[in-house]
Amino acid sequence: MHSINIKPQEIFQALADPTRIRIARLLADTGEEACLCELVDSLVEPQYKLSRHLKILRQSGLLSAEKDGRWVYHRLVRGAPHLDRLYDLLKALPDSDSLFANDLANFQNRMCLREDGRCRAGIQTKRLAVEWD
Amino acid sequence: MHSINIKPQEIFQALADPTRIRIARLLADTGEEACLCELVDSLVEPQYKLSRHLKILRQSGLLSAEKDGRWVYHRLVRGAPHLDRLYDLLKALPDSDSLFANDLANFQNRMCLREDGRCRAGIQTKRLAVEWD
DNA sequence: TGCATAGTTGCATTATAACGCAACTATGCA
DNA sequence: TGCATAGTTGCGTTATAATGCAACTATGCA
Repeated sequence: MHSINIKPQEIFQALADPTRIRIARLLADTGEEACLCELVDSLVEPQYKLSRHLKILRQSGLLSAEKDGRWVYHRLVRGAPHLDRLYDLLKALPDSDSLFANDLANFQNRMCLREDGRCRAGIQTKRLAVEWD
Repeated sequence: MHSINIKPQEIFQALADPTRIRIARLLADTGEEACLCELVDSLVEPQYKLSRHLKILRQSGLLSAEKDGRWVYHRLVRGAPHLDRLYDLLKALPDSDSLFANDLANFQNRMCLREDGRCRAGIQTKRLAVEWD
């Protein structure tokens, strides 16, 4: 287990990046789990970029991942008192310029494409870009 | 006011450093305010280093400062919902290697040197170093 | 079995942040 | 008025982290 000897700064370092906050905030606010392609469509960021940020969040102990076929579902690790307080903080963060509200709207639209609670859609953003060629 | 248009990552960036967590944690746990020399004796870190970290915490909106003669007292900014939840998180952080417990013991010893609730002692760590010459 | 697609990662580049030293300002007191 | 001390800061160095590109693996399906 790597939950012994937690360095407190690792928790804050994990969220010291705007993209990683956007990811964690979506999951904390909705209580959902999400795969990479759903996050790509919600945040409109490159796949490789989000993949790397997800890895950092996993290594910091904030996210757990479960593979299901081609898809990898990410969810917040729950149960530890300090982590639950962290998610409370994420839900209480101000959103003065409504950037998070935009992410949240995209995410909820994207989740409508699920079938039986599973992602089947793939990256929509990429397909639009192809259509524009 | 710089409280409008808060960037959430600034809060986490402010605490993405072990020294700054130690400072904020002391103030959150004790509810106290502290001047620089009291923190130097509690954390046993160079004065210039803590001064710079205090400046970063002030600029991020976590600390407010009040000057009183030669001393500058630092305290946590209270009232905002997300900040109060942040301090709850700080108080809930694990301390598996008891590093924070040590800081806290030093701090409480140092606070015993106050007269009428004011710092009058100066940096004790420095004076010990001089005696060792 | 070949292809499309979800996801990962090595590498080079660039941006950011922490650090120590030393010089600096500001204040109270003898 | 001079000195001791609380606190700040410019500068150069070093360490860390984010990014884009492109090549890579893994899986389901026709």
